[in-house]
Amino acid sequence: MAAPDPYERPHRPGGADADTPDDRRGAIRLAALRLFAGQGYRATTMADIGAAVGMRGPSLYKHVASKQELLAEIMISTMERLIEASQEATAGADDVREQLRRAVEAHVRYHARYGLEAFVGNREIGNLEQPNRDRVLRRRGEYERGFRRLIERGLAKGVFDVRSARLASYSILDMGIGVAAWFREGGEFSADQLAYQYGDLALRMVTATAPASRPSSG
Amino acid sequence: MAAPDPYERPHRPGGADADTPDDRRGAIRLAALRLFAGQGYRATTMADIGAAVGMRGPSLYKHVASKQELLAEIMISTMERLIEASQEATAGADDVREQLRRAVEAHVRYHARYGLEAFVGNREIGNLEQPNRDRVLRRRGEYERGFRRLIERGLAKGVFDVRSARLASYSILDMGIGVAAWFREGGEFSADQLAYQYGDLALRMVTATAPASRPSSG
DNA sequence: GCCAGCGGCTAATGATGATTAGCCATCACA
DNA sequence: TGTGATGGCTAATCATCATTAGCCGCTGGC
Repeated sequence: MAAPDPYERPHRPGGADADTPDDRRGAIRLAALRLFAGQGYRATTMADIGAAVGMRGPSLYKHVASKQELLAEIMISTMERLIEASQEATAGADDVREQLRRAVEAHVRYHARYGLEAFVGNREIGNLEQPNRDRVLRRRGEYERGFRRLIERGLAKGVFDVRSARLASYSILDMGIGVAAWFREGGEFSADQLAYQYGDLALRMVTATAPASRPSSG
Repeated sequence: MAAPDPYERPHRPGGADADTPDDRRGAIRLAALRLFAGQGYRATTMADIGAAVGMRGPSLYKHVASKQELLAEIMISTMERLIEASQEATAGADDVREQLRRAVEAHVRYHARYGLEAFVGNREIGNLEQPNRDRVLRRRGEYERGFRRLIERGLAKGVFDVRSARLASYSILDMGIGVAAWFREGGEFSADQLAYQYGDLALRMVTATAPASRPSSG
């Protein structure tokens, strides 16, 4: 309904001049993503995906190796991008509070903007075959650990105050992940507004004393 | 590995004397639950479920009408129980903070104790056929609304302070739901401890001034 | 005007899997 | 001892799909 989605940085080793070949593949990926998100990987047939891009199921094999490959590409690139966004976000900050705020904002913004990917990524891990499943799970573990360590650093400095950094990190991650399930562009909040507010909520959560929340009511 | 699970209150209209009939059905439901949670509804075959209770796939039809019925029973009873637990929890409190604390604790305790059900309930909605799907979604909507109203009440009384009751309620619900994905009995925290700590986190989230968190460090 | 190969199509192929049919042992009980 | 229900089993049935085979038109370079 509303998602131009600039997936995929083009990867043309030879340097093709037209954009048709990658376009087709990108369209298929996008259709697969939407269908996987809407009906689930197993419930989506190659014929469904084909119909979404104007061809028959078997024709898809001229562009992709298998249905599984489509899922793998979606899940792996999603995870990579999430981690990348998080690292970029926290890079320029040395204050722990600021780091957490930025990490949360990136996390939420990601789950708002790439809701479909995130949704599929969270639901279909079990349908990803090895070794990709483990690869994704490992990356995800790293990502979680990053949040936890950030909170632990804050605890060590006395800036944060929670009983368990693990629970706090899980909570923050899960509330962000939840965003993917309901956020739609054009709703009450933009992705950025959402990110900011979730940043507030997260900071409150890990802070014993009142955080500096702007008093403005809008 | 470790879940006796007293599902189902027995419903014997006639008043059978043995427990075998209900037992069998309960065992099947439990096996289905575990398999649905582990591999997903669509990836689970009737043969799988049968094997888990020591019979062949087709024999299951002597006890249940269909695979879909199993899913429906799981999802509907889960939702009912969750709502029930929530209502019982908040019943005896008139302080808004206390109500929220109890609601969150019930929510988290539920997702810790009935993690499999909750997990399946959240992931397999799309595989539930109508009209059950809408029924479950409606119930879930009511449940969410209950939390939101609770927060709005707190806002109105000036006890809580958040920009958006909706976002706060989503956050709280989602962090609790996330518990279902990782909590295991026998880990670092018991379900009750977890519930208590999440209650703290949630209260901090909706409160501008520092909540009364016990100073003890352990 | 030819030809390779790209990208579509239809028709297999081969699994897999829910559900049904029909058979049979057991058992409570008259 | 007979009998009907109960609950299991194997062997269909009938769909649904992913994937493969093999066909063919178009197009771009020659």
